Amino acid sequence: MTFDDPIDRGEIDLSAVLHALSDPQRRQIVAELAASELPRPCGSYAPAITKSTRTHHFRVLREAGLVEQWKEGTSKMSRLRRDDIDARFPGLLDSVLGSTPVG
Amino acid sequence: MTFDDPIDRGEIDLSAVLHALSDPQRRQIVAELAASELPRPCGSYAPAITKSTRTHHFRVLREAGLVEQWKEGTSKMSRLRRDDIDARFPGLLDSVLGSTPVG
DNA sequence: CGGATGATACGACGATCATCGAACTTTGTG
DNA sequence: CACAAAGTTCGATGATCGTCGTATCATCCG
Repeated sequence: MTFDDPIDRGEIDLSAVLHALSDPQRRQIVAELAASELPRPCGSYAPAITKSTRTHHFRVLREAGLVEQWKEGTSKMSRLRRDDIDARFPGLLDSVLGSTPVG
Repeated sequence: MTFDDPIDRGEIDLSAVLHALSDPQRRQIVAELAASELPRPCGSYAPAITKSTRTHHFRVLREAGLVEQWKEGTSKMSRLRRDDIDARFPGLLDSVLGSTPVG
């Protein structure tokens, strides 16, 4: 179970996306993800929370289709699926990320 | 508690808005609200769910700042605060409502 | 006044959530 | 091999959620 393959673009569910983005920690992660062009390991995001909580948040983001992940050495890299989200829900990510900083 | 006055435009919280919109029933209500220009009583929305559940959903929408309500006789009218939401989170409502019908 | 109508308040229920710590796995490095 | 580093898994906990039924309140109309 809980495989790492990203879900199809067409199957990205709006409810899941909105729910994923409704959490400030996850929105923070998405914002950092969107800002940094180069992939970074999971551990470099949202340093205020525990490892297990971070794992949980990344799973929510991944299962919602917002993020794609792959392993690289001992680290796990993440990439914001901005193209897919933009294609499926045009303007959504821009408006969420463009709002007052983590407002 | 639980007063009916709408919250200030500047205090509309993105987390609350996204959470409110993450529920399909509430998104359905918002979509109907956005479609019908004339105010309609609460009871005319989302007929599939119970009265108490509908009251609950309208409270979530109101406390998130998405909806304004006022009494009119025995009915309670609702209005989508599109101007305020658009001002605070430009493009958000459009992108959510513009997605595949209640997708 | 007495119904009828539209909506809220009040539990209550099962489900999900965010968070944590401790144990474990995987990978790289000495 | 042994150790360290990065993530995951596995409960557990307290909070919140969506839904419901019933009781209650407010308002209108006869």
